[in-house]
Amino acid sequence: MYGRLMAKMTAWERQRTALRAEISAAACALFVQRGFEATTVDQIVETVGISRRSFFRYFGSKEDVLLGDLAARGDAVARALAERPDAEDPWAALRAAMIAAQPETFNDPVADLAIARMMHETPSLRARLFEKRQHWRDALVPLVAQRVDGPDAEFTASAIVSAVLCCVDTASDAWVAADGEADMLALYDRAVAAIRAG
Amino acid sequence: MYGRLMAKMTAWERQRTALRAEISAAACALFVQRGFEATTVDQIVETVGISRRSFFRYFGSKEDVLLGDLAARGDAVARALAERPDAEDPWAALRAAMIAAQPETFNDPVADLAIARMMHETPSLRARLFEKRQHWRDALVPLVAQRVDGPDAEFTASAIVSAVLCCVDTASDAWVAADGEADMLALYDRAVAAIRAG
DNA sequence: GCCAGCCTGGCACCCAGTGCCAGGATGACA
DNA sequence: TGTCATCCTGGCACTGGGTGCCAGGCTGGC
Repeated sequence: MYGRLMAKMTAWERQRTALRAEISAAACALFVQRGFEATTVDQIVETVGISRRSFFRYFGSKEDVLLGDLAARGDAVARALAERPDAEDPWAALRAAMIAAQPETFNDPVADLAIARMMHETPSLRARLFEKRQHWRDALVPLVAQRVDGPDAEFTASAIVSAVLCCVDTASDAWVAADGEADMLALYDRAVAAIRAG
Repeated sequence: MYGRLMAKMTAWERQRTALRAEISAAACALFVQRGFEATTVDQIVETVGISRRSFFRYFGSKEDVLLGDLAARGDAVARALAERPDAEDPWAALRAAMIAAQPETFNDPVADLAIARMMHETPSLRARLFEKRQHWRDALVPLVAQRVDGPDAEFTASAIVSAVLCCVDTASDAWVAADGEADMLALYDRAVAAIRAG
């Protein structure tokens, strides 16, 4: 079972994690430098010094180098949501859960913006992003449904979760359009206000 | 310019349209029969009797066989939206425009449901679907922005259009989940009500 | 009957992704 | 310390979508 129980990593796991990080760093550098589509897996593998085959053992796809954490982030949001007080309404709970599950690690902001821009401009990346979002939806809908009453709880929850994710996207779009010179949370709140107003 | 002005098609255009329809029909039949991913382009071209190369001249990708009309539909919605009275609020106008631009042609309902289900289950299809939706967004946002006042008109319009499209998706999801035994418009209205309530 | 235009098939590519296999490093255990 | 199972690795071959290019055929106009 690959020792998930032990706090300390085995030598293998440490090496695996390190290599994964190395691949990711090298790939991101190439992506930023030449663009995502113009960078081939062969080029990444060559700079890292591993085989093409091994690359796909660490990342299921080229897109996964950039979007790999997203599935885990979705689960984190779901966990944070479960811990919110029952009295809180869905929108507030979802907002709080997403904030709580935000990753603290901030890399180079310039590279971050470049990567975010890439995600918005590259079709295949956007596509995978939405795929992961679908996973978020599936994880969040049942939890939100518990906070909604009525016979249509599932449907209502589904609509709300989709709308929230959609607002995240709208905010993220605007953030990229503003070259990162904006408060993402404020943009999100404005998006929510825009669709729920009068 | 490929005679878009003349009402009557040239012989070439007629043949082209016919062949395109033939490819589409054959491909859909195979998709429904074996599934989208399990059907290869080679199998499609073999049944139609054309070359692989020609297939990609008629459809930019395998997904385009199913999603080809979507770009045009987006433009149709935009055109319908432009003709709506200025006084109408964005939500009502968008709703009316989408209804007006709905295609009248109904094929075999069984096949329709199968294809809709395929679109929801096949990642690559969903991905392309969202890509086309992005195109809808780009076409609709400026028109909606005219109906919104304030300095944030563009942003507000963007949020609204995204939310509307998101509700379409929620409705479509539910429609597929109900095996097509539901009124899509009613589902859409319920989705909108769900996110704008309270 | 000639010519320009569009379309066709076929070929050679590129690139992402997968299955398979042989071999090397590692840790547990006798 | 030797042995064995485990995990990882590289390499190879293959599939499948998609593209650039080119030679040739059909069409319509002159």
